[in-house]
Order: sequence, then C-alpha cells, then structure tokens
Amino acid sequence: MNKHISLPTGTASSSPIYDALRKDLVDGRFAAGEKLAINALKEHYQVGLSPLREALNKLAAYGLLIQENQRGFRVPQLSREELDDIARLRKELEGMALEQAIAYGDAVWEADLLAAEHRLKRADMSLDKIDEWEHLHTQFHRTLVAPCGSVWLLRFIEQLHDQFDRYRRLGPTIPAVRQALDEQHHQLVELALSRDAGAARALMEAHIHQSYEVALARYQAHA
Amino acid sequence: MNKHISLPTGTASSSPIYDALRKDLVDGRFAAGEKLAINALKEHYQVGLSPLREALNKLAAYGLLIQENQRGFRVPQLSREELDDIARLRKELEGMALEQAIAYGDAVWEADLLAAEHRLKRADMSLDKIDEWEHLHTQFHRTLVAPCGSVWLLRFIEQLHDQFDRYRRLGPTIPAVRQALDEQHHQLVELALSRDAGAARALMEAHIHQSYEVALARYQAHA
DNA sequence: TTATTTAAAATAATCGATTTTTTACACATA
DNA sequence: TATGTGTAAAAAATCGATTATTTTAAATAA
Repeated sequence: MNKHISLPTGTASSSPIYDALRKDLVDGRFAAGEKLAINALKEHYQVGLSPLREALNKLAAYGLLIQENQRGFRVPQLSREELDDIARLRKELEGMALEQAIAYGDAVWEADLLAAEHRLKRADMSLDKIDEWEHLHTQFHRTLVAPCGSVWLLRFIEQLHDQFDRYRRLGPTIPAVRQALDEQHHQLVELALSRDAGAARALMEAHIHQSYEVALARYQAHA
Repeated sequence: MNKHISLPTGTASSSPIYDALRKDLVDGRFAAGEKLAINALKEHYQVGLSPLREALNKLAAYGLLIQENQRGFRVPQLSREELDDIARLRKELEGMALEQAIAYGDAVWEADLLAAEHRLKRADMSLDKIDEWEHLHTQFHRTLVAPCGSVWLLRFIEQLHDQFDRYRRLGPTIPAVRQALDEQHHQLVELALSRDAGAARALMEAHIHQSYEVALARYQAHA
C-alpha cells in the first residue's frame, strides 16, 4: 500500500526529512536569509547527518536553499523583484499548461477536477487545519493542468508554486480572500469543462494576479 | 581569482564531482536507463562517498538522474515524447526570454553578443576540441537571453538545454550542420542588435527546430 | 582608535565502518 | 511447471568520528 500516489514522472522520490524540510521552508518556518545550523536541524528533525545533508543538497538544487562553498546552507532572500518574476512566469506557464490541458484532458480529468474543486470548497479553514486546505489547494491547481502533456512544464510549475508560496504564506489566509479565490476556482472548472481555452487562460492569469497582490501586500508588511 | 564567472543568481555553487558528473551525463557517457554503480563511480572519479552521494542527489533534483527509493540512482530513459516536449518548451521559453532580452539589453550586452558570436564562429571544431566548441555554443545562447530580467526563466532554460543536449549529443557534430547553425547565430545577433523582437523570436524558434531535427534523427538512429 | 595578525572555537565537509535493504539463487511446495 | 519461501551475496544508506575550513575573538602594531 503506497503512502503517495506515484508522481507523473521522474521526480526524485523524496525522503521524510526532505519532505519535512521542504514544507517548513515553504511555510516560512525559517527566516529569509537565515543560515541553517546543521547540528540544530539534526536534533530538531531527529535524523542523522547523512540523510540531512542529502536533503539539503536536493533542496539547494531545487531552489529552496542556497549552498555556499564551504559555508553551509542559507535560506534565500525574498525580494519584490523576484516575486514579480515568479508571478509573471506562473501566469505564462500555467496559462500555457491550462490551454493544453483543455485540449487534451479527457472525461476522467473532468471528474477529477469536479472532485478536487468540491473537496477544496468543503474544506475547513480554521487555523489548525490550514495544512489540509493548503494541500487541497495545491492538489486542485495540479489537477487543473495535469493533462497538459508536458512533464517538464509541470515540473517547472510545481517549482514556481513552492517559490510563490514562500511569499503568499508570509501571513495567515483571510476568509474573505479565500472566498474570492474559491469563486474563481469554481469558474475555472466551468470554463475548463466547457473547453473555452481562451477564457480559461485569461481567468487563470487573473487568478494568479489576485494571489500575487495578496502575496505582495504580505511581503511589504514584512519588509 | 575566480575560475568561474559568478552566476546570475542563487545557483547552487557546484563541486568538482558535480560538474564532472553533469558533463558526463549530458555528453552521454552513461547509457540511458543505466544503473549507476556507486563504488565504481567513487573509484573512477577518485572521490569519497559523501561528496559523490551529495552530487548524485543534486543531479537527481536537477533532473539528470532518477533516484529510486533504496535502489540507488539511474540514468533517465530517452523518449521521442520527451524530446518533443523539451524542444517545444525551449521554443516557448527561449523565445520569451529573447524578446525580453531585446527589450532590456544595453550596450554592454550588444558588445558581449558580438564577442560571443565571434568566438563561436572562430572556434575550431575538430574532434578533440568539441568540448571547447560546445562550451562556446552554450555561452552564446546564454548571452543572448541573459538580460531578460527573469532569474527563474534563465534557470529553466539552462535546465532544458542540458536535457536537450542528452539527445543532440547522441552523435558527433557534422560540419555542414554546424555551418547552417552558425549562419543562424549570425542572423540572431543582427536581429537582436536591430531590436526586431518579433523576427528574432521567430528565428530563435526556427533555430531550435533545426537543432531538434538533428537531435531527433540521432535519437532514432540510436533506438 | 583603527587595521592587521594570530590563536582559539565553531562549524562544515569528508572518511571508514556498520547497519539496513534489496537482489539473486536455490530449494521446497502446490 | 509455476509459485512461493528461505538464505546468501551485493549494494545502498546511515552513523560516528576525523579532518579541514571558516568564523570569532583577542592581541599586537600602526
């Protein structure tokens, strides 16, 4: 019995420590620019040095850490410029992927989409269940573009999502914002099911832009 | 005195063993699908186990290796579908990057471009100097898109280039093909200098397509 | 005081050995 | 013959300790 659904492609199978660290980095548990104390991590996550270092190396290659020559690992800085960059690329790549998904997606995809949207809408978003909601939200966006036919495009989108979330998750999710996003999620499904690629792409870009504005406000509040 | 020009962004600073392995993987020194024998690698590259494993982990995160749960590392398979995917994305992303580079590039960029093209054209391409030519070729394409303003776009382009080269380098570079590509390189510089973004993008896509056809032929000859 | 040098401490990277897991093969059973 | 089980060999992953490097602090000189 698998704990995970097998990923669409050769995504490196991940270790528990990799998953935990990745999640904590995306959630903003470490300060931007912070230097990671390896011994402290070892103790905190209760792992040996070797698995820890291998996870850190993978995260550096993935872009969630900076590796400095013989000076260990550091959490990347945040910047307005990078946030703009990430948002712009997300619009471009997810827009592209959605258009292709609408072209290639079959009836199974349609059902998956409806299910993902329903689960997300139903999800409790009280503070102790944020993780659950975040997971379903990620899952929804993943489902939306899944049948685009490009393994590499999906990979890049995933990576940008993680980077974007470093900014978006600087503050707590506000119910009113969530409501607005949920409405867009619903409309995205409708446009996808009606195979209106142009309108769906436009809405996707607007959707990302809205998230971008939330993320930007939070970033500015922090800086 | 630095051996490398510092990279535009937080690209993980790489170790000698990482560089060597990456190069050998891109050059096709390992068969597609091959399982890597760690002890053999250790001996061949004359490195310890720890640095080797860390390099392998980074390469897996980068997409040049597949990491299987407790079953070590494997060279990814090649497929027609993936080659098509990579070529398509390269056209899209490098086209986009070139348009932006033409919008943002300054006089220094213009000079760098001319220099990169000149060095590439002058380069000897005899069999023992292939590495030199390949390096200058990479450098030329890098220079072309460098001022696009998007760190992440550049990162993805670099990654796709490496993946593409796994197919392109299945066979030796033929002088006639090189001649044709050099001519396109020259025209790309001309269009870039004249700031004709539309035409430059179109030519870039045609240029990638031509490389794609070469790579496809080589892939089919191998399979 | 400010800069530079030196020494000590802290931390990162590496190594060699151990433990765990997988794979291959022989044998037994249906 | 096909299928399953047990054992031995191989390989990967991990651990504990060592080595090398960087950082910090103190001391000396300008």
